[in-house]
Amino acid sequence: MKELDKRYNHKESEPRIYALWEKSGYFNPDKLPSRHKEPFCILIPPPNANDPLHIGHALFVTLEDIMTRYARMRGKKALWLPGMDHAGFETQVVYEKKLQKEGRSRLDMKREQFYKEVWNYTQKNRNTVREQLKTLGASCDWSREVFTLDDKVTKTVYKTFQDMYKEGLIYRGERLVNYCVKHQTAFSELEIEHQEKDDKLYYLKYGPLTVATVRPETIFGDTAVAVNPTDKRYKNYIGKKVEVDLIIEKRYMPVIADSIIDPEFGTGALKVTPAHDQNDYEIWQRHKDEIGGPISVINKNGRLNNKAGKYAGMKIEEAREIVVKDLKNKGLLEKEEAYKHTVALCYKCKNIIEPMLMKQWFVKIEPLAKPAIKAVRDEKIKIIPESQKKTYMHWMKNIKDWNISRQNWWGIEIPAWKCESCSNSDKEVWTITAGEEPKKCSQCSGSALERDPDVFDTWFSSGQWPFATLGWPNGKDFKTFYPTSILETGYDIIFFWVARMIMLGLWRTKKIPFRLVYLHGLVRDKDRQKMSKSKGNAIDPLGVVQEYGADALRMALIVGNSIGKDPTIAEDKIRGYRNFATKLWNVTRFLLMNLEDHDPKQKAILTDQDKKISKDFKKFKKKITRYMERCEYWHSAEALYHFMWTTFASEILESSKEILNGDNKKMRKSRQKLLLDIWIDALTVLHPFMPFITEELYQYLSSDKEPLMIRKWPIS
RNA sequence: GCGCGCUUAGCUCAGCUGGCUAGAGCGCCUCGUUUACACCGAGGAGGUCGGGGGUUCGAGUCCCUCAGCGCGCACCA
Repeated sequence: MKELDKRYNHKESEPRIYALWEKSGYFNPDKLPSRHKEPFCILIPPPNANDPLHIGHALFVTLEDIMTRYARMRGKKALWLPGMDHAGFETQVVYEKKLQKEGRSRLDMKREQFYKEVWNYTQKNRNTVREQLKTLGASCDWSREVFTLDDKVTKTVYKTFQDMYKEGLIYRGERLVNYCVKHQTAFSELEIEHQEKDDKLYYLKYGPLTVATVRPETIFGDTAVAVNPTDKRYKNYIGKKVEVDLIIEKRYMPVIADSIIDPEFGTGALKVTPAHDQNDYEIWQRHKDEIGGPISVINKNGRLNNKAGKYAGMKIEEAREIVVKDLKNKGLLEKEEAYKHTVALCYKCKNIIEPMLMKQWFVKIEPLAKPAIKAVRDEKIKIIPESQKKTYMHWMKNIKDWNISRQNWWGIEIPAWKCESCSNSDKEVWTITAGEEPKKCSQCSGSALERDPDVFDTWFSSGQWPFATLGWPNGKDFKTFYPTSILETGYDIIFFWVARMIMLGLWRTKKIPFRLVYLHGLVRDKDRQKMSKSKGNAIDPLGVVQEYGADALRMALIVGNSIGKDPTIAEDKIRGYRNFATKLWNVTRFLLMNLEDHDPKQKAILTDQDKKISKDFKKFKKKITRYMERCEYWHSAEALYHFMWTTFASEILESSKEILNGDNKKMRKSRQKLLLDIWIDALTVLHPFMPFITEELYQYLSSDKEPLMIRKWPIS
């Protein structure tokens, strides 16, 4: 046996070991030995193909690799299917920033050109990300890698859209949607944030009444005044019309009664602007007979439109200031007071979200949510940590129809064509296909068709990830691996992704998409701060791997990271596990130095002490296995660390030195065997956590031709 | 406003259905150039388990309550 250096050289070893695994072919479940029968499958939460991986990715990679390697060693037909996400809006934003730096703009480009450039950009990033995943030790089956714009995905997405439309689960509707003026697209309610803001509440003279508003610039879109039906002050006005001076014109406003009005707030009278306020929109819905339709006064650039008379063309904040000034001059401003309220912001640019009246595609969500609630309630799908199950339930029970239209260029285009000849302003006639361009309108057989320029919300396609990747409905993998075993991801995307996969999976396949949802926390720095590039506290996982090795990083991410809590990581923690790797290396080195007359066929003659060591180790292996079965990886990792360093190296090995140096050959040989057996098994159970060094050491210690990665888990 | 979670050694955290004389890693202190390892070894200091009350033979662990911190959801003009 070869003499080892004093230190483990991870830089040299890790790439070599990864190559050895790839050569073995065992990342591919079809190439595993035939004893691997029971299917096991994890689908990667596809990283965005617009940026290199960050430390948060390293956490999911480690967890999922542990799960996969463990399953594989337990004799399962294990598949960890890799893929990457085109990440529609996210990528468009990243690329537009890049363009901006180059002094270019999307708006100066043809859509096709922009799409092509982003395509090339994502393909380049895919290569980077793939190499990074390999560096971290991910045992993915690269022969099955999927991109969310691959044919098999887009075709599935089109088909789902078409079938849902046929079933009436998708409809086209004009709704008040969350619109970001900067990004010029609508969002679902998940992509907006709420934040407290100091504003002013303006009391406007509104004919004979006074209304309170934070948005005086929308008065041109007012269609009514609403009061509470029980409010005595306004009793005589209800049902009548009042003449209101709107600066640019005088208009008669109906006074309506609606119980949503809080008499305590402001003056107890509300100006109703259905086109620019969610609440007002709903009031209009309830009082359509009494008041006219919504009047939009803001355009898609966030400026007032020609309904606002002389204010047309002004930006919202600017218009507000001037309108207030003019109202004041006309004596229409009664008073203003400081007011703190919550506003909706774009999650990306933090600009205020404008509620806008737009025609969009919506998913009728309730029929999908019901079975999704049931599946989790009945534990067909188990969610850990348990607390997240409550979050899921709460959201699902209050879920709203899902706007899946995005006014972006980068993404999967919606396969919907509008007939120019039979559509009019009241009625749109659409032809929906499974992707192919229709020759004629489904209604009038005319050929004047125009495709909806919008693309899908990315989550509408990633929500179909489990069955799309596996080749629904007839693919071999779909039949073998669906429903998948574990869905592992961060708790921050439980609604965006997990909930949608459950709903769409159940609807499309009539089966749950996965059995267990494991939700990890968000990586923080040692002061519990979120990591971000701008704060300068971000740890680059690949830099860390260079310095300390992937194994050290993996351990540092797992130990002390109980499920669902936000883990912290700092460099000295990673250094600690690099030291652990050195320890493992030197223990092995010591064993090899004391093995010169070791005889593998030696029958062990166990002393009482040997028996105790052996028995304790059996118990230890059982404990680790129990932790693995419960997905308590932080417990396993910590216990392994303690056993291998303290118990084995400091205690067992130290107390064996006398025997190993002694004259009793039989005892010496027997102890050699005992130590070697235990150590190999310990390396085996450590393998899912620190795959590189364990594999490397196994190659020195064992005569086995097969790599450690498929060695049987050492428990009976 | 509604909901969820957290508070255990200087720091980061374990501690399942109550039995702990309360643990780990890092950090700190003392000693040690012993051929596996100084990315090491030997030893050590350090906690009234956020406050108060209750249940129990027994509570870090269960219940109530107060305080502080964090997060999620939310149409108050």
